[in-house]
Amino acid sequence: MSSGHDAAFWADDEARLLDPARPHVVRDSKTPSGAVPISALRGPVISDALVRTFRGHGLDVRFVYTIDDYDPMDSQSMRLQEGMAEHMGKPFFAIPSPDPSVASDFAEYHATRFISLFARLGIVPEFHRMRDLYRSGALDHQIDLVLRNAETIRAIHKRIAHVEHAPGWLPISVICENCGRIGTTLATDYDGSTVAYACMPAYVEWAQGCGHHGRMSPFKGNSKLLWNEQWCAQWDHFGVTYEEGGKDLLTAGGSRDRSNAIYREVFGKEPPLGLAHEFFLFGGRKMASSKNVGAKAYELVNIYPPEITRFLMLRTHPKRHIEFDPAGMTLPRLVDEYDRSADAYLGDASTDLARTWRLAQVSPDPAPPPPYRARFGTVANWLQIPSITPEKEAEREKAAPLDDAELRDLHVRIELAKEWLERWAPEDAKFAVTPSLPPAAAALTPAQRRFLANVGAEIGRTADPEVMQERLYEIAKECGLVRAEGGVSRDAFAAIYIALFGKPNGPRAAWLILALDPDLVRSRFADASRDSVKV
RNA sequence: GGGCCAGUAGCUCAGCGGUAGAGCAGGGGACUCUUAAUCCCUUGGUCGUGGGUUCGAAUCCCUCCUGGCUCACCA
Repeated sequence: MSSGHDAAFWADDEARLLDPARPHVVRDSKTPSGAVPISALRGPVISDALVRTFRGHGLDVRFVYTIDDYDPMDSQSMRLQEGMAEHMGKPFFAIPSPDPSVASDFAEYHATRFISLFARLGIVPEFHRMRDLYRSGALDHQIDLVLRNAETIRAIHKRIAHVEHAPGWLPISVICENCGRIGTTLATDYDGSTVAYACMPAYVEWAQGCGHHGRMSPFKGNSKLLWNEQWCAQWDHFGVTYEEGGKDLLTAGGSRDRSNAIYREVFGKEPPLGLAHEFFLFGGRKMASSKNVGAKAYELVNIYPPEITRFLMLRTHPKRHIEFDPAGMTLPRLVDEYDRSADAYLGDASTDLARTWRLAQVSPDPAPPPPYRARFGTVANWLQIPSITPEKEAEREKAAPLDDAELRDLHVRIELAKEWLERWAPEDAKFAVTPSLPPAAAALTPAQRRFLANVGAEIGRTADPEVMQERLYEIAKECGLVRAEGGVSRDAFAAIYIALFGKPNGPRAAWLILALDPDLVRSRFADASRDSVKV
């Protein structure tokens, strides 16, 4: 169909692994422990792209997303935060909300935020909170199964991951009736309806248990399964058939291996398929030393338009790592490449790049891209010339009025370009009039100096940039700044930019000159036109 | 110690069995109202190393080197 090769698009490869004769469930999950950094979006975006692709292949697919709000608070960074130390080891649902007006507890506060973030990115799975699953008893059957097979599971942990738990260990954490912690309890001795437990002061490094012990039912929300076993319970409960994941989990002897073995041996089922994606490294290794970056990873998701974020995550094959540094020319290049993918879509929609554009859209069934799009770098230039109205410039460039979609697109780019200029643009992408005559002006030729003197004299005679631009050409010719073929040499315009910026290029000259303070331009050009310029 | 990924033009990467590609950067030119706009042309690589398979390998297999990440506590 497409050009030449039939090297398949990665998402199609995954789709072909699934049996078209049966329904499928794709699962992903997140712990609501804090703001979502951009690097954490690779998984959800890939999962969503896969779900869309599977559906495109005609598969019957449910997309389930669990919110792991029964997990214990174990983050070291949190521990240092004021008021947080006492909550270490408690489940996230039991920790106070940072803002009670937004959500009732810590987990719900962060869950609400990432749910709306996902929605903005076009990721709209079925969300399920672990608190609902546990408290309703929906997972009680699986808890019982796990507890009855605790010895088998213990052997699997030892065999696959070389982790040896003490005899009698049970793969659950109960919530301590005394202090409410879940990360500090050790459960033993399942009798079919209750377990013995102790809330231990030194069970984990990151939290201190209260020392209480007793017996209680592990059901109806009194306990949570440990990570690997909880994973199996969810696969079983939802009938999960596909789950991709980061390579931290899918590594040999890692978490997924353990869960797979438990699922086969204890649950008697075949675990889901799923590729392992490489990591998204934010800022590379030099991140720590570059403080001028000016944006945290979790800020980027609010700054970048959703389709750019999706494109960033999807344009690289999931098995390859992405080293992303938002500084410098990264963003203009990213947007340029995004535009190329849009053009690819307008051409042959079956190419990989075109498929990527489609999957990068917020809507699963998007309208085609507007044929006219202002280039990002050009928009950034427009923004730096006060006299220019980007909408008008865009119309001029398109040579026709912009339609609604084009106008929306332009406004997105304007906002993004503003952020870029402020935070990341390299110096030579910015135009700023130097406070005094730049040293580079010393190299101006006599003809260029005459040109500047004459242009300076022209300032104030017209306010019309079109007229001024005409005059610039005439003056350049009068000063002999012409090429052998007769056209005006670029040395003429270079003289203007050198006098103002110290570099040989810049935005359209007449518009620039008229946008600046006339006195400043006059005196600057007068300075530059003098022969004896000190170096 | 285990696992994964990468090493192809200055940069970012695509190609994954059939005489080396793209974008950007660089160079040249066109546009006799324009630049960092737009358009055209163009320089540039013995595809990390050493073996092997093959009529033929950047592409498959093995070795090694370099860089990056990750697991082995918890989730």
